[in-house]
Amino acid sequence: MASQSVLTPQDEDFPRWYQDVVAKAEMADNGPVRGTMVIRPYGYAIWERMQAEIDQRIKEAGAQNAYFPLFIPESYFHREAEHVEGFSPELAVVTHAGGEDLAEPIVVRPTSETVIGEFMAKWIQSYRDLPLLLNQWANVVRWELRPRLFLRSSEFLWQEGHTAHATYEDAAAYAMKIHLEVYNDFLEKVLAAPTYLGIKPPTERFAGAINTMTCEGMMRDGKALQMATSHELGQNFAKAFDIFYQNEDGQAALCHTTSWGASTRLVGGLIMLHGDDSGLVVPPRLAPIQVVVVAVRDEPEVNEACERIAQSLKGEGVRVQVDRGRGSFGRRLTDWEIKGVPLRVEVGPRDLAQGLVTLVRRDNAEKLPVALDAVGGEVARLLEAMQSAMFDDARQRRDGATVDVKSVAEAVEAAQTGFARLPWSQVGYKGENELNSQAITVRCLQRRDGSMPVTDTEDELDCIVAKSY
RNA sequence: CGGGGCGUAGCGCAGCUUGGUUAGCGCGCCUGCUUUGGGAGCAGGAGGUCCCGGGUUCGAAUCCCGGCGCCCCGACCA
Repeated sequence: MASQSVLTPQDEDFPRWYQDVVAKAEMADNGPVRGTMVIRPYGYAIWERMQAEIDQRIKEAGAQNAYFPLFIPESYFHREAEHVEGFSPELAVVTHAGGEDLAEPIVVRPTSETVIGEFMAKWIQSYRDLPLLLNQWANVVRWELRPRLFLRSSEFLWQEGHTAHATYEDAAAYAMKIHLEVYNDFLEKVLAAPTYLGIKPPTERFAGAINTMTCEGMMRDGKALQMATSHELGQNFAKAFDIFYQNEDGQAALCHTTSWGASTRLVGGLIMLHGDDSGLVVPPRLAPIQVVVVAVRDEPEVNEACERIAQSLKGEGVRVQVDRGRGSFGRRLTDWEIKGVPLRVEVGPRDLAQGLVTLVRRDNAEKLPVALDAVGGEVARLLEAMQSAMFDDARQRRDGATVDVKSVAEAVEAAQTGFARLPWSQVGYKGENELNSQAITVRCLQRRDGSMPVTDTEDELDCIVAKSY
């Protein structure tokens, strides 16, 4: 009965802890082909919740869902020089199909700018067709040398938005809108993830973009994770794919395009951002199971009470599940803790005799005896309290591990345990190389007040540097 | 692709140095009974190409040669 930890403690070996959580919370398994991932039902349920929240915001931002093919002619990639250069190393290419060698190899999409560009060119005739705002939910393939479940897999799931606009300003504004109203809003409100919003330095830009925006989150081990990005592609892809429109004056003009994405990497981010030594901790608004009603004993009155409580919570829109399975009570609690279910309602004969149940919060393990008729209200209150507490805690951890420094040397020191912030002018080409040689990268550029710059050439920019996933 | 580690039951490992009967242990799984307020107990049971291919030997998980795969740390990336 002596409680021995089920997971490797974070302090002992963080990567090991991560793998333990993924396995024991039944989130995913390695697929048979190196780098591939089997997403198990619980992991997929979390992804579906992310999808639902992000999809809703994308639609509110005016984009429509569509679907483009998995297979892309290889020649498409050669039309944009930087794009092909950036992606060639990780392309999976089909050279043989239908029992024959293919005349032209087919690339399994690593991202869809090229095919979508081709069709944008076809669909856009007039300024009246603009802006064209598309999104697709899809799988993509990027051959990975060093895969990790959710964080880096050779195949992963994501959404990729692709838009075309008449002007640079309109495209830039839309990319920014997505960044703030879709990604940052989702990250803050649902994932309880505080991030640093900024733009990437030129070296870290998306292949073919003129500007890349990022939401950089800090994991519990102090490393950075890019949780979503939004790109201004300028006219690079418009040129490569002839995405023209006719303006009011009847002149042909090149479009300005954007693309933006968030992937199943977010699930990895969720684990490493909020997880603790007892396992995953899922923010209530994200959780596929928000409340688990646990029968302390498998007895009729207890089970009936569980069902009544669950039905009533369900009626109030709470995502709830009853656990009246056999097996030891302690074991079941541990299992729910590893899965990170935000709130537990423990229903036992002793409490029940007094008209009580016990509510337990996953984030701080606080136990609260609550009268049966007050459960609904308390659950709602605690879920909200936990949601904001998780964001506040994460922000405190992030701020506490972000150090202002004045030189690259100091930044290297600070990046061993967290983020370092320093004037971008102190870094430069040479400084960036020095950082990179220490496995540290410039995660983003920000204005002094923390807001997002428009370009990397603005004066007085800070940069945030860190080790990253 | 560089540097380290490891391949033995579903998972985690011992055994290998010094070859020798039926290859073990923990967890998990199955059956039964007792249990159930923080990973339950007892009894019984199922489960193995010892990564693969060669070689040495009377005999190889163990020694030799060659492959393959996985994990961790770097370079690349969402």
